[in-house]
Amino acid sequence: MAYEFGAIEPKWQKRWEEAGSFHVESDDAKPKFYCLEMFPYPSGALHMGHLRNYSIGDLTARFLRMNGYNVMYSTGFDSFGMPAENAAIKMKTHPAKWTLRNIDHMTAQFKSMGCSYDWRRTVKTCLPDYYRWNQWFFLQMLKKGLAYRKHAPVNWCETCGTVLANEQVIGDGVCWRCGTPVVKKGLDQWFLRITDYAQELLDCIDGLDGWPERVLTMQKNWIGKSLGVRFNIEIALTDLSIEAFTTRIDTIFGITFVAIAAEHPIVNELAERSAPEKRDEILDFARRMSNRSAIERTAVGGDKMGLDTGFKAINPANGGLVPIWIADYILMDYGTGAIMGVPAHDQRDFDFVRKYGLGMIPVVRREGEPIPDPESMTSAADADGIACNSGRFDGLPTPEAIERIGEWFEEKGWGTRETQYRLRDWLISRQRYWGTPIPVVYCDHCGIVPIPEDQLPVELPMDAVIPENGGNALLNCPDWIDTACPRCGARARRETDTMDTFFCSSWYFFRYLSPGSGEAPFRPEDARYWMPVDLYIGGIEHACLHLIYARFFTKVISDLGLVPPDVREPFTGLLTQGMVIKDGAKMSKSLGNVVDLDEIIRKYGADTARLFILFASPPDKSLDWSDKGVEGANRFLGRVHRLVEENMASLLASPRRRAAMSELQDDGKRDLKRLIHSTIDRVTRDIRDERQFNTAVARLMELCNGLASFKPRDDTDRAIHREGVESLLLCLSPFCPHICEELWEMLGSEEWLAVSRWPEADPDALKADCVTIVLQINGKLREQFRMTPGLSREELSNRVMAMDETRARLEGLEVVKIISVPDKLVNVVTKK
RNA sequence: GCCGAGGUGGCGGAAUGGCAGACGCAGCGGACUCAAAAUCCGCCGUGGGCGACCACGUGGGGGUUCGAGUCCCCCCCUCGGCACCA
Repeated sequence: MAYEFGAIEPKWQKRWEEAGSFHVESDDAKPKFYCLEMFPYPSGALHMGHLRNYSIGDLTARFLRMNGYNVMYSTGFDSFGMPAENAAIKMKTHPAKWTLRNIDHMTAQFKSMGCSYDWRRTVKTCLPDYYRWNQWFFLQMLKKGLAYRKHAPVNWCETCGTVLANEQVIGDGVCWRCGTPVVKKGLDQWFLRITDYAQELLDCIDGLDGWPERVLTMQKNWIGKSLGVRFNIEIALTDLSIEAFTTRIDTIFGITFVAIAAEHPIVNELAERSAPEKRDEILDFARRMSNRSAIERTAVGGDKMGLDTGFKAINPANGGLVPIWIADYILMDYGTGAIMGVPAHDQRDFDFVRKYGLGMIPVVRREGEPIPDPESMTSAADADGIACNSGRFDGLPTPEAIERIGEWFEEKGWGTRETQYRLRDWLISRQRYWGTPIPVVYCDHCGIVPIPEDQLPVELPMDAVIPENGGNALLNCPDWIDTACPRCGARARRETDTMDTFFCSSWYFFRYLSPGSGEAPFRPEDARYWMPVDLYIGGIEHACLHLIYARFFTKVISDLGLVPPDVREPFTGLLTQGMVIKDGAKMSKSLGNVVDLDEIIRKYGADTARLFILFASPPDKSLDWSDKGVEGANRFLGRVHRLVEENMASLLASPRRRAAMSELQDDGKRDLKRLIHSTIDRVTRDIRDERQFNTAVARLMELCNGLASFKPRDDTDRAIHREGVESLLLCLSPFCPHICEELWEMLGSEEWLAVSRWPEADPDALKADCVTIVLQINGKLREQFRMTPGLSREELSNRVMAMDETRARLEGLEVVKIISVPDKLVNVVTKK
């Protein structure tokens, strides 16, 4: 009987499901482990990236279950978002219909992979039963002042017809989903005050030992903390002033101009105070600059554009007058939107000044060197040095000058030292239909009024028709928009913006813990038992998106008192899996190098697919898909199948009592027993400690090869052989659960592998009977000897030096030194 | 420019400072077969030698060490992230 994966796999999937083998409940008697995977967006079908993600997750869950852990393991669907709307237009259907059909298909795919989820805990974020809690969280944040609405220059994607969060503008200023260059628009939008948590998000990074270093650095860069001084600059001959921020207050005496962003509110004030012609010039320039796309604006080293406003600023440090310019390289949404221009010590200011012929004053010199001549400078001197041209601060090294001038500014009341972050508040409103409605109304009398909690959910109207031009379908639902104000009862208008889908994915892992909970998003006692997530598996592309949002949400949830105060971080461990590559490129429909999961499973089975993807590469590195490699994995499973089938009679006839190592005399028996236990030992460590699944598979292949070439001759042989086969099946089962269950059953075992105990390596069987000792002469390998292990340094070198081969090798050479490493080698150093 | 991860056979990849290339893929040779597929056995870094063996070999150049893919310094290349952030 050949290896019939097509029959075996559905058989076991059905059995596990019917028996509820993977249902899990809190149990204080067992250690818990929360294994979490990034849940998929229901785009239509699982792809190879999913196969990799979920193979790693299922392996981990099964392995830990077998090791006595109570394992939380579920999945769900992140099912709101743009693609559903686009598909709805294209296929002339409704986003809900399209989404739910995809979910059905993908659920079947999950099952065909053999994933050991507790399906009772699954979530679909597009259903009211889930998104009502998005609304509930939003209201809590609104109450705490963490959610707010403001007018701001925001990122707008024309193709998606909506605004985007800062984190969703990627690369050189394009939309994360469709790649369209993003433009800035001034709009009223909803934000979450994630910046309130900037410092804590940064501080907690040090405690995230289980995260890859690179994700932590990416997050640190993203949060981007800098210490500096915010200070006031008065505008001469007016009652106006501007605030500026700098990290280099030590260069304050080097200011030769002040620059402000085109969107800075002061621009209008200055324009109004100008002569009509100048006014038009200023307003026109400001408008032109702010209408440019993010790509144009942020091109590094791009030509800087500026306009002199004609006004003068007063340098607080020395009373000097400098011109005020509008400059395109000043960003309104960082710092204060205005800077002090110090061209001698800032490259951007340097470039600007060289273009527009403004002056330059060096105020820092290199130690031991004279003050540089501005004329001969070819670039800004931004390195630390010694203050000069700076009055009484002359002679101070840069760090000290920063400190002293900062103190001086605070004493004089000119400014305050403060911390700036690159991180911006999270813009969560989207001008889209397929998302969670933001639960507020606009009332002419009461203003913005939150929907009372007992009226949640605010359901998305299902009869909306998605406009062909891609606009927000909610705008075409007058019956839905038109409502009564919950406060005064007058006619009011519903908010038609919906929430960013990243809102949904920021807390779904809490919902798994309390499926169906109607009173709260989750039950605190469930979170107390299960949180935090012990291992989170997913792609690195979420390093500065979902993984920051989820950390923020967890801190908010903790501050709301829904989890114990010590749970400040959601994910203790993080495994960022590498991409799946084919023919040198990421799999994509446009390149036509996509491999279909259903087809792979039909042709080779899920066990083969899982085995290949776990074997081909370590989990965090990118993986080359190879059709030949898949066949190799399939071939290996065929060998395992034959190993059991062809030895069935002998395996069934073997005595149930296992022989201890000490009872075995014969070398063949001892070697096999040692192979079995060293395999168990290595595989256990590879999975548990190193997460090197590829080498674990290699070890299992070696064991299989060893078992296949072993021919049992007596009962002791048969017992060892059976022990080996059982160990192989136990250790292989988290990788390839179906075939292992099948063969395990054929061996007459009563308990399923899914609920069996992981084997333990017998320390007695790990000890070697003899070791290979290498003779090196001057570090080069010359001879090998078999010797008993555990010899002392002296004993080992004496024995090796006494060997005939050694003496022959050393003839005519003068021995200078002998290095002896027990159980390893002897290195003889000779004179040339 | 800054930060991070890498660079090992034809390929994917192994190697607590101690036998480089485990395991697999591809390839070559053989067995079985009328034949093919499947399967099984053997070979498989480069150069030299009939051979036991010898020399060279982990991006390049130095260094530490009895001994370096592994540690230190300099350089080159690839990939990823951030970047007019004051």
